[in-house]
Amino acid sequence: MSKRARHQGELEQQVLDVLWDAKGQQLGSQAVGALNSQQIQAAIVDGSDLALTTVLTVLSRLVDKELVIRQAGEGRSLLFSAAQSREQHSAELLLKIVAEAGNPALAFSHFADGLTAEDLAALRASLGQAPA
Amino acid sequence: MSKRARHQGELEQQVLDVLWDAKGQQLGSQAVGALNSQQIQAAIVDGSDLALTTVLTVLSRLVDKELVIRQAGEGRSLLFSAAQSREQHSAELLLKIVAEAGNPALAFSHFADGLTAEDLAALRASLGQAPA
DNA sequence: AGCCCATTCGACATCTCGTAGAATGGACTC
DNA sequence: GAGTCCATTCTACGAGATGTCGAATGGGCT
Repeated sequence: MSKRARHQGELEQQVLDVLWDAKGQQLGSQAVGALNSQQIQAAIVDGSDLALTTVLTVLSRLVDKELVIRQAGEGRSLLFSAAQSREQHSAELLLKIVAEAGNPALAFSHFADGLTAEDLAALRASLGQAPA
Repeated sequence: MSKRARHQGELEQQVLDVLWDAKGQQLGSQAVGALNSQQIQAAIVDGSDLALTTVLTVLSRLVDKELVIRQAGEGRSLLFSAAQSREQHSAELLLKIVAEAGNPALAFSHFADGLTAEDLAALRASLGQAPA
C-alpha cells in the first residue's frame, strides 16, 4: 500500500480540478457542478485507484480551507462543489501576491515581460484598453 | 525553548524579507545587499531571539531552493543575499499562477476587478499603455 | 598546540498532506 | 424494532517541510 505520496498538495489540486471542471460545464442545472464522492473518485485521472475514504479526507480538508462547499444531496449522500471558479481562485492568488509585493508597479513590469503575447493581449483586454 | 512554531514558512519568509530589504537599499556597493548571519539574525523583527544556528539552517534551506545566494565574506564568514529582488520573485509567482489558470483571460478579468485604482494604473503603465 | 568562533551536522517537534482501515450512524428491510 | 447496508466520519500512520537548536567540525590566530 501507500504508493509513493504525490508531491505537496497534488491530490488536493486534482480534486479541485475535478470540481472546477464540473462547475465549468454547468448546463443550467441548479446544482452548479456539485458531485458526490464517487463521481469525484472516478474523475481523478491518476491511474492509481484511490480509496474512497482518501478522497473524502481530502474533500474534508478542502472544505476546512473553504475551497470546497459541502451540501446535503439525496439520501445520506453529500455533494461537493468548488467554492469559486478556477479563474476566481487564480485571481485571488494573483491579488494576494500583488498585495505582498513591495513595489507592485515594479512587479507588474517584470510580470508583463514574462507573459506570452497572447496572455498580454488578454490582460490588456481585461483592462478595457485597446492593444498598444 | 521551542516557542510555538510560526506558521508554515513564516521564518523563511522573514529571512527573505530581510534579504530583500537589504538588496533594496544597495547604495552603489558591489556586494548587493549581502549580509552575514548575525546581521540577518538581528534584522529579524520577531521579538523572540532566535538562535543563530536556526537562522543559518533556514538560510541553508533557502540556498537549496535557490532563493538565496551564499558567498564567501571576510575571513571564514559567509554572506547571504537574495537571488532575485522581491518584485522579480513576485512576478515569477504571478506568471506561475497565470500558467496554471485554465482561462487566463477570465482570470485577468477577475484580477483586474480586485485591484486598487492605484495598482490598476501601475499595471496599465507596465503594459505600456495610457490609462483608458 | 590550543583556543575561538563561524559554520555545518544531526536531531527532534509540529504541521501538512497522502492514504486508508475501523467505527459510526442513518435509512431501508423484514 | 432488530438487522443490514453503505455513506460519512474518526483515527492513524508515514513522509516531507519547516522551526528550532545543541553538538561537532574546522580554519585562522596566538
